[in-house]
Amino acid sequence: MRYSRYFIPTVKETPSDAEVISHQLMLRGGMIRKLAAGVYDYLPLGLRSIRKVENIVREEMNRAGAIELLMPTVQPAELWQESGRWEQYGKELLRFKDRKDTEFCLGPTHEEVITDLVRREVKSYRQLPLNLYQIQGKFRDEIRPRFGLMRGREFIMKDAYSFDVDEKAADISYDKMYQAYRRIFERCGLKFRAVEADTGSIGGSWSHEFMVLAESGEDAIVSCTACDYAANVEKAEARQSMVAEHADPRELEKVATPGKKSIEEVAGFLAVHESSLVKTLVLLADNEPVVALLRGDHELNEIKLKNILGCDTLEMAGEEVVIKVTGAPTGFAGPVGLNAKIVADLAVQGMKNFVTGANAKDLHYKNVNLGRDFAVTTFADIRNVVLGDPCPRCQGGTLEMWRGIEVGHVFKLGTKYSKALKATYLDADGKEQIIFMGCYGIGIGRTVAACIEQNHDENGIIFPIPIAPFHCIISALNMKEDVVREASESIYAQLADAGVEVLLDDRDERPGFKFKDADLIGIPLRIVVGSKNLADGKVELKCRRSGEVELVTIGEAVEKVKSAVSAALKQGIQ
RNA sequence: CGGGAUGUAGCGCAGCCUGGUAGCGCACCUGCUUCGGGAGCAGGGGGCCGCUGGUUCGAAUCCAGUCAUCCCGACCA
Repeated sequence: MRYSRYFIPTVKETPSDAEVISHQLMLRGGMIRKLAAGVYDYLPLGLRSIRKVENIVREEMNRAGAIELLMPTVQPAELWQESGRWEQYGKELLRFKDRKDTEFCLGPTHEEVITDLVRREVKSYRQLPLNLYQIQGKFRDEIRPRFGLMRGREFIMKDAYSFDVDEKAADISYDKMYQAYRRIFERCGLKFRAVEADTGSIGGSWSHEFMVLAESGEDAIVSCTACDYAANVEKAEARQSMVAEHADPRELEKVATPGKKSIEEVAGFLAVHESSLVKTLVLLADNEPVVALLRGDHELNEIKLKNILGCDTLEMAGEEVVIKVTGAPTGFAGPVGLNAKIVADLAVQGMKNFVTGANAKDLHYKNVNLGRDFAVTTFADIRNVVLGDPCPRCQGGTLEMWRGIEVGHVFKLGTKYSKALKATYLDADGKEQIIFMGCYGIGIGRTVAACIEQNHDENGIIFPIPIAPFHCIISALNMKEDVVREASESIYAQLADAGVEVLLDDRDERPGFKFKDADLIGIPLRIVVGSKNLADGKVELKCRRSGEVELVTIGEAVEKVKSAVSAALKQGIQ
């Protein structure tokens, strides 16, 4: 490709509405342009990287036995009504009507459509297992799209759906996808972790997220220092504390705490550690008040609590509800004398003589004790794990924390959709059975963005070869000089013939300008052709990542580029 | 949806408080010079100052509404 005839509108200045580095660099590098909030044009350079990821995904999905198809973006409401998600999904589902007033939505995911297809076409156990996937545009009307391709409303996703005769077979399908995902992200050259995750609104019984490690990641994840346990903080299990305090219960005591509402204020005022307090949170679960108890220095994990309560909605109660439930303004709630469902975190179980609110303005209790002073409905793990917590799976390991960008998610769905949509098959005995499903997503655009988050410097993007838009750029310093032009064209032809994706910067621009653009768009290898070095029969070969420069002959440059590219592309394929 | 902010040339911004015929840098076009890390000089083109209404002799500027975008939060995969 000749740069002068191609379309790479780079910009020097950082657009003001881009916050994270990948968004800034993709805009500056002419990879994407915004059309509306969370909706982007993919320009040629951006599209090339997207296609690279798609192709890796495609190859690995095919290798794992999945079969590609393509489903529509527009989906009829009736399918969603049948699964129950028309009501459940909320505003994120973009709905509209056609001219006949029939309701439709733009597909945010395709469980309904694929299950509908399979229930109509699959009748026998002989047709299973089956795994179908597509790479396609999705639309989710996110409340707050941000960070460019990282959280757009329209985005490209690979979604696969597996269908099996029973749970055991479904587990095999799940494991195949899990392994395929590992290969995919390895081939993309990403540093990532597979973590246990909550299933959220997709539902199902088990899931793993694939997280690209990056400071700017929206998710907090933990991993064990000793074993291979890793989980999203939303899901990470806290192990019940071994240490129970053995202090004798002291007498309950009411103390004045004027204006001291937060845990920090109360602990400071009473000169005790925050861990000696129990925080009392009032929430509404499906609009019924529920009280959650946590050690003062711990945080509530709403997802865990929601799962334990089995409710559809869970939110922090407003001031009015707090007053109604506790009889006091916020900041003075406590479990003593409360008439409500109380869920206490496991860490509260071993505590003795702790401080809580007294359900009266400006008053707290000291020396509160479980059982004697109040009763708990349920003990459960409802807190967020913290750095240094013991690993829930092994002895001796502790938890470390990271930030990650979710680029893939695999779900074991079970029969949630197949039951709702009556997707069944006849087994060998002629008996009707429900199909077991799994679903598996990869955010294609997000993977490219995550890659940039992980691979950049002050000059721009540093693409790994497997997903770089071009492998090599030839910076021809002055195409008007015959020697430069001829050498550049020769290298260009040799590399292109060898299957290297090469961009020839033949523009009538100054050298500095070309170097800046080459760095910005992150082409991994650069050959600089200038008349000075050509006089010695040499060109300059530079590695974008290491900055390493070598002066070599044209023949050597071509060979080195060829072998570097083929080595990088082979990695992870064996 | 709650809080905060911003809409002025393709991009980045100033002007607004204190109303008086719209400016800077980059980019773009022409010419000359330059040519190994985003060149210099000279000349030039480009604006419904987000939109609608109001106040005023006069509005980019003041007021009201509206739309859009961004940030924080809640929400969500």
